[in-house]
Amino acid sequence: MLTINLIRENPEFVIERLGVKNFDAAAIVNNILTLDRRRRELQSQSDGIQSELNTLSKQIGLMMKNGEKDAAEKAKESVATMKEQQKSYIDELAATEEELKNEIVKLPNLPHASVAPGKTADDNVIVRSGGTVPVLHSDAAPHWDLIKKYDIIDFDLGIKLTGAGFPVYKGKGAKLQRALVNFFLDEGEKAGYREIEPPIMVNKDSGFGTGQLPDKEGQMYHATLDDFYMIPTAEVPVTNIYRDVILDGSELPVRNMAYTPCFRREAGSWGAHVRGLNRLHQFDKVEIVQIAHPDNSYEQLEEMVKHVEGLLVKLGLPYRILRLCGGDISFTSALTYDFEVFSAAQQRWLEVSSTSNFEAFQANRLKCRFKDKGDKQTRLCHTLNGSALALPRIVAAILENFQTPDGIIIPEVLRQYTRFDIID
RNA sequence: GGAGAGAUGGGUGAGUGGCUUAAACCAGCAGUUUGCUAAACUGCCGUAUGGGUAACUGUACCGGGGGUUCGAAUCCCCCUCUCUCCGCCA
Repeated sequence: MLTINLIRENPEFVIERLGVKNFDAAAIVNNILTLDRRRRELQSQSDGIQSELNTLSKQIGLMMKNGEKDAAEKAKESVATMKEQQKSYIDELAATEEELKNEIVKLPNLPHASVAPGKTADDNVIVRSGGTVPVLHSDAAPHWDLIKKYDIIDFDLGIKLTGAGFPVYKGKGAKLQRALVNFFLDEGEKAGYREIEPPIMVNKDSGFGTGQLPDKEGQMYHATLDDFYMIPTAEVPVTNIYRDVILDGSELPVRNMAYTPCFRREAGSWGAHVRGLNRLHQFDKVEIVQIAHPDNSYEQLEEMVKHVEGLLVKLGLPYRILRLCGGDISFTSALTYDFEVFSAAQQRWLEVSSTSNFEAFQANRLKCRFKDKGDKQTRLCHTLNGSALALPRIVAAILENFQTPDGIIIPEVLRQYTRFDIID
């Protein structure tokens, strides 16, 4: 949610920047400005009456005490008239505020100056790439065949237990999964992130705080009996730690990370591009979250990008980093880097991380603020998050890229965690 | 799940309808004093929103939402959460 101050003070700038996201904001912005003027006018009028009422009430108290009954009764009558008038202001004020909020939430976040205009994923900018695509042997297979061959991940069993998209990891498959989680957490700790183990179900307030509710309700699993939602990402609980919190400026940036399972209903298409581990209802992920000072949040974003890139380098996977164009960047993000690894048997790039600066867009909803020493006013923090990393596609890439006729070779950095060096 | 007791500022905690402009203490910040520390003293010490260049000032907020009243932290109703005891339980 954009702040009303920004819209009020720089309406032209807001419209111009949203144009980069192919969003025509002119009509909405104009409507917002009108509603905002009306809202302030109404509040002034209502407050003015309230002020008079407060004074009058005190006077009535004194009159009663002094036994001036008639004067008190007369004053009560004028109170009634004033309250009636105030009610019409208050009713219109509430309606105006409601309408104003409904308009403001329609506006996406402003894209950062470095975001290129563009319509689709084809317009994303490749920032850099690294690693080398392996040359596979002649009967190399995609991961959905490999997992059967080595009996490490079982989709059919998942269907029996739950349904499609809930795989069962077995033996070395389960151990590889656990090794990756531990590797990511240990690397995160070295980079200064505090490990959090959050609830993986959240209440409605948390869903609203990070923006999953009300619009994306259908993407989350909902436990209706208790009105809890299964988290689609650890971003939800970990960022909501800072909902309604005022931090001291010296505490920033705050670096937290969490490993959690993630649950997504993904009511989307199914087909070849979502086969195997490419898209699931339940998957594991290590998420990094920062709460940053607005003055240096982009330095923090670069720090996060370097961290995620370091993980891919250490795993030895071929990767590329994309800066998303205006058309592909999410509603809430100001700047997003996507990380993709090349999965050699599928001959496809798979997204394994999306690392973003939301600036104050999310913080405004969360009411996550800070105060610098000496400042009177609180300011909104900037929030950032990124996957570091999402497991299934990393597993898919490891299986496909490191396959040999003798088995799948485990990356060097994982062997202290797996305690085996080949899946065969 | 049952019974009872509670929810007040960063913390402790007073406040049963107007004398509260939420006391007091602690913590914190600034200053005075001091060779330094400590102590003492003085002042400041919440959030949101409206008006104002600003100083300043109006309004709201005592878990959340309604209600009674000229006037509510205080009385009434609903909800949420916490604590104690009992039951159940990894």
